[in-house]
Amino acid sequence: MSEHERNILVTSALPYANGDLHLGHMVEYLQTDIWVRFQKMRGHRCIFVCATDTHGTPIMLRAQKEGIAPEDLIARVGEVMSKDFSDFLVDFDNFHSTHSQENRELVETMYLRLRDAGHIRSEVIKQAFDEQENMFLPDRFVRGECPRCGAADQYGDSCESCGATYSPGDLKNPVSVLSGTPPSERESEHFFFRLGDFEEMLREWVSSGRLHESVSRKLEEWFDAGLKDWDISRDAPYFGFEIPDQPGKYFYVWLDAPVGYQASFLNLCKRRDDLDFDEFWGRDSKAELYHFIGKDIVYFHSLFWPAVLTGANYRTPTAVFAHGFLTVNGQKMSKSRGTFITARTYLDHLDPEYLRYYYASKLGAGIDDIDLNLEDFTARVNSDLVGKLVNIASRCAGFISKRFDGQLSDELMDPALFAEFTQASEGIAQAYESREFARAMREIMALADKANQFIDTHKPWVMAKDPEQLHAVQAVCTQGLNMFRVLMGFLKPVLPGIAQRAEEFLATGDMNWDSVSSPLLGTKIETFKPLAVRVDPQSVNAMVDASREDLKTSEKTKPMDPIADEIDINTFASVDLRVARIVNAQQVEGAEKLLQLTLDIGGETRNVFAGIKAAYDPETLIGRLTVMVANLKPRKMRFGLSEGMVLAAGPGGADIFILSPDEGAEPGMRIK
RNA sequence: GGUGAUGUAGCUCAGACGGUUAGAGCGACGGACUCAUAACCCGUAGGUCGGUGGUUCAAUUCCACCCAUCACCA
Repeated sequence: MSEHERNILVTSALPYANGDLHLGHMVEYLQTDIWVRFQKMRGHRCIFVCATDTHGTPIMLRAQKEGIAPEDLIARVGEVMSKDFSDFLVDFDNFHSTHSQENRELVETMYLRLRDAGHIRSEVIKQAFDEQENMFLPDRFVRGECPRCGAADQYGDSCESCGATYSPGDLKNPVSVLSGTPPSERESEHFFFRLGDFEEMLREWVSSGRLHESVSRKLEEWFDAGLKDWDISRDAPYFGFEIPDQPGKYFYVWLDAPVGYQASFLNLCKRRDDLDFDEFWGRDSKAELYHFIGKDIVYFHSLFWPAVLTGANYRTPTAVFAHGFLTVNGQKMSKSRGTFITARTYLDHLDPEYLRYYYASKLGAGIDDIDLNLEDFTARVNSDLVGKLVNIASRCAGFISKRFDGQLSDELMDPALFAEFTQASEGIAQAYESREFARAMREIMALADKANQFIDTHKPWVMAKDPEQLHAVQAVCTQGLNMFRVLMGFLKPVLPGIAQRAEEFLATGDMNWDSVSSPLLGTKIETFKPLAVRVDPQSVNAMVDASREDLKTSEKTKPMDPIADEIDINTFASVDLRVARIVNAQQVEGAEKLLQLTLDIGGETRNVFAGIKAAYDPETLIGRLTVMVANLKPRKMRFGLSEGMVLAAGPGGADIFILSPDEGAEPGMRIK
């Protein structure tokens, strides 16, 4: 394989400096890091840059709330993130910040080039304004009733209940999230990027294999709907960069964030003589440029970004790689279930390489979500990494150390089998290259099975009892260790730490992609020490518990719902609460949030629609006891008559908890 | 509401440009072994491939509709 050396610049999406990194974020950084390490192992020049995304209203407000300057907030968050990344063995060539001199200059340059080329226009628009806080409100900062379905407390841009999209002005009874007062509407001049100027260029760019097929299909929507101009300005007060010659107007965070990729790279260029900014970003750059992103920000990276780059006379990305989201135990991460796990909480309990391997074993090139099933995680890491892979070294090392003073044989016992391993190299490399990590892991583990079978067939522990066969024992174990070494080389992008310990154990030096194809013969190895220990399920449980505890402490700081007005005992007694057995629970066709429950309250059964679909699987409800309001006036709903109400607590969505009586309660018993 | 993606053994996932007995790992069960971090090896059981309808000699694979889950709607 004498592939020419490639020049590659890679980015991960910039994490927003307003909170902790969690295991969902890590999917992307680990995916990118594995890919970059693979490229470096292949001998290519591959530069991996990232930065904190630091601008916008949420960061400004959070800093205000903490009583510190936004600069101090983003500096602090940046340091925490940087530590999280390095502890997860994410090896950026540079981790910078969008609030940097480089970024300011690049954004200004970009804007001026776009403006001078006629791609910017201005328009006076109406926007929600908080009179008390004296600032314009982003859509998400206005809440009110959905104009279509009337659902209460919805965001200003879309309704979570019926899915309608609209603008904040359409909401009924809107209030500002900041002050709780109804917003007024004010006019303001905004600047727009004429995206439509780039339609032809974008159509060509999108359809030339730079995006996964499912992503380009999704983008067809935008072209079909017609490309709209993009609002790139925001009014003061805003934490960001002021637009040149437009006092009080700031660049929208989504304009300067991707420029942060360039800024981070430029910052690196200043410190490295071998890198030239224009070689990678110039219009005629021959270098490859890849952005790894989540599927939620495909639009920004595959329409705005290539258009803005083109308009400002830069090159466009070679490809944009979008990945799916993370679920934990099959569901959205949930703080109450303890599955909203921060990067730090994970690191406090478990080895980062286990997550790297687990993600790798599930990642493909597409935008499918991946699931972190914690039981599967434990089983898979223990079985694959410890039981299969490390076991090969572990079961061979003892013989070589004790019987042969660490000396390997001078030749391979089964060169054909070894060749089978090395010949898998290109297929596995191809899988890494195309980000089919799961396929690569499967192939590697299939080889690990072969290695174990080989040892099992030749039974060195039997031969070791016969002095005449000692030579064969050495040969079997030498073969085994060499197969292990090849596999460890293949896994080095995923498991850099374990690979390094294996290099030390085998005394083999720094392995690259090709070097492992030449077997290690006649040399001495070091004493074997466990390269990886098994995942203790207790640690996984402790991590989940700690994630729940994080919630407890954070909730203490939240104001409690105010206690309602005092009532007397008679008022309470007028509510007839009964123990009920859920005899049936099922989905309601066409309902977004409801489950249909059939409740047995002793003498009779009731039909109740409960808004708990996001929180409960109907199967698990059947048979259990709960508490219902039995004398609530029946309510006619779109799906039928609801004859009562099940008692539950919680903020809503997946965080709803229905009540259960203690053991011994019977359906129909009154609660008093 | 619109658009895209996903739905295959208990769990996590492969796969099939339509065609003989639909695969893997884990888990379960049985056996063998004892070199190895109770690891490893051999074997068995497990699926009407989300549902309904259509096209076809033939569909889990193509088409339509429906249901569920995820995402996006600038």
